[in-house]
Amino acid sequence: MRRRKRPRCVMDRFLSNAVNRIDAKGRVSVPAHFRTVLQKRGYSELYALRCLDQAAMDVGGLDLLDRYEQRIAQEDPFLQTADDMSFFYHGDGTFLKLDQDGRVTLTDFIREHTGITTEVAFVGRGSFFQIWEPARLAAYGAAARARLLHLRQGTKPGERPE
Amino acid sequence: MRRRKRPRCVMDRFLSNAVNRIDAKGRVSVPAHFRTVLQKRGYSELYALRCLDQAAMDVGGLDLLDRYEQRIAQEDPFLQTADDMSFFYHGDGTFLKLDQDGRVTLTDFIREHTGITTEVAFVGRGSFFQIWEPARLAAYGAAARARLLHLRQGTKPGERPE
DNA sequence: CCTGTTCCCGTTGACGCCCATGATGCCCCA
DNA sequence: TGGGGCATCATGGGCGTCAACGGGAACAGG
Repeated sequence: MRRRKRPRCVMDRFLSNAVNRIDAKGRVSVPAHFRTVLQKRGYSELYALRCLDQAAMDVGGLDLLDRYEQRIAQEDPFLQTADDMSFFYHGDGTFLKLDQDGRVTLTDFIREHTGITTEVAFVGRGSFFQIWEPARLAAYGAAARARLLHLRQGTKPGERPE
Repeated sequence: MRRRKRPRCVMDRFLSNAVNRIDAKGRVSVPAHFRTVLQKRGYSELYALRCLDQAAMDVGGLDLLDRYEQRIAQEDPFLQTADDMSFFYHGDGTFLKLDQDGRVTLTDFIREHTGITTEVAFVGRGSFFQIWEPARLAAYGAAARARLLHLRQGTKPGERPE
């Protein structure tokens, strides 16, 4: 039985990863698969939020921000925490505009936080995706795998640590 | 029925940040993105309030005052605190006039409070924006992120605002 | 007269739009 | 089954537009 050309089943989530090069103008192509997801979700504008604890940026549509704003609304608007959150989510992000060829230009702001210089690693994270400096991503991935492995080896029956 | 995508436009909130230079006449360009938001919100005049606890100015339309008056209303009007707040917010504001190139001239009052000399950092805060001296902004941002990170690590698992 | 403000101009550098190219993978058909 | 043709995609670059910026000139007020 021949499988005809059909839409893939997981087109509505950001999955997998890719590394693309930055050209002389500072542009980099967003992976085609991610672009189709963006289109499917109706994202016309990309918003990039700086990760709190990693040298990466979270990238998604503006509804990424809506979720955070709902979170901020839970706080007392006159306390420090609400102010910090607003400061971080509203002020510490940056717009990424897709040009017609599906490329974005990276700002110095992003380069500083991520350490990106010549290449960009795109990592799908489900409802959003991340951009990394490839070497840092590799290091982070290795550390994450090590933690998981350690966790699994430590959870043998009767030998659970901690 | 679930409405998946809100037609919320990018242009109705102050987001992201930018740094612009002050020219010899003391003028500085308000970022183009912020100007479109101002126009969309129908702000004909800008009002700048000095932040109570930061070396920054809150800038927005006159409804910015509403925000602070709500704050004052929470205090007991009999006490000194309410009087202080009223004095501070009502008396320590400045009007900023946009010239036809979208620039404002910074007053000495603003320079004094913010420490701004040659460059101005604009920071979106949703319904208004702030102006900072860039180095001070960086320092404050680092502190704010540290507080948030600490807060996040302190929250129970599954409570991460994601 | 001097200082500060407002309008208007030109410059420049960054960014968006467009087209070209090469690489890769898929499909169809011989 | 293999090869030609087509589609897709990452990448490079030319070029026009616009925002940021600098400065001249026309005011106004003190």
